[in-house]
Amino acid sequence: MPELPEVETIKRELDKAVLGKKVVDIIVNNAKVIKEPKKERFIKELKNIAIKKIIRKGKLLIFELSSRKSLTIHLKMTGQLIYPGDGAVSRVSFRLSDGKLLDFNDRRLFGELRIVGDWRKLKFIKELGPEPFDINADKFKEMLAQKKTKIKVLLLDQKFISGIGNLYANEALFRAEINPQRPANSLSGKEKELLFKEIKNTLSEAIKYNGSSVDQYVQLSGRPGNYVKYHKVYDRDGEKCFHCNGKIKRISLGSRGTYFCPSCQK
DNA sequence: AATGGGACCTGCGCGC
DNA sequence: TGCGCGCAGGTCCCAT
Repeated sequence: MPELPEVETIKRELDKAVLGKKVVDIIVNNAKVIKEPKKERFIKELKNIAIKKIIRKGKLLIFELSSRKSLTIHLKMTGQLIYPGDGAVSRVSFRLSDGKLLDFNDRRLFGELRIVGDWRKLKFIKELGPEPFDINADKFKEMLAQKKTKIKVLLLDQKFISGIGNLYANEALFRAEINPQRPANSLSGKEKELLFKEIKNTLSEAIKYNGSSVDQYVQLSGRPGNYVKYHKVYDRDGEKCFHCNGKIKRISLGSRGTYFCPSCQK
């Protein structure tokens, strides 16, 4: 479940660890994660190519290459990037010019690796909504105005706003004291402003603590992220609300686990 | 057009 | 102890 803070954490570590290095070999243990081009071509396109720049867009990582093409990596739910890696459970490993491995691990094989010409032309990128840090409160309010969708479902829609996933959507709504089932356009101006502020606060704090290690997420170094201890509602079904001592409830919204405090979040 | 649910996968934790 | 089942959730896809 890497979301914006987790992917950003990895991005920053990649900048220090692999930027400027060359890929000298590619070891493919499971070609399923290679979406384009086909395995042989994928390997050829990367061999002896340097990593010039690393970019994050929403939850997508982009390696701009010396060949003018780009390698894009989406971790989806259980993807990991590990450096230096040992190749033990990797789906694809990249041997770099420093002799070390950059491992792409992915237990559930939902992750996606691609080599593309101009990454800006990817459908996923073209349709991606703005990140919370790229807009202001007025813009956010305007975006919500016409939307009848449940606010939590809307926050998860990457075409609407990018970077937020299930965990931080739950946390931000709790902090803003907004019931996740509310139609987006039913929020008052004040509520929209508060929600926008809490989304940014939640994401910034999570970045500060290097992300949340629930399930499979670890940093590039393999160390866990430390934000889980600050979670207020996520995965706390039946436990006490830190605010009112009531019980945290779990419901399903958009067929996703949704945690909230029915008495605090109106 | 917007919404809801299933599919893609694996492995963990639970109940029997 | 061992087995089957539900569930985890990012994104796409299809049906309504």
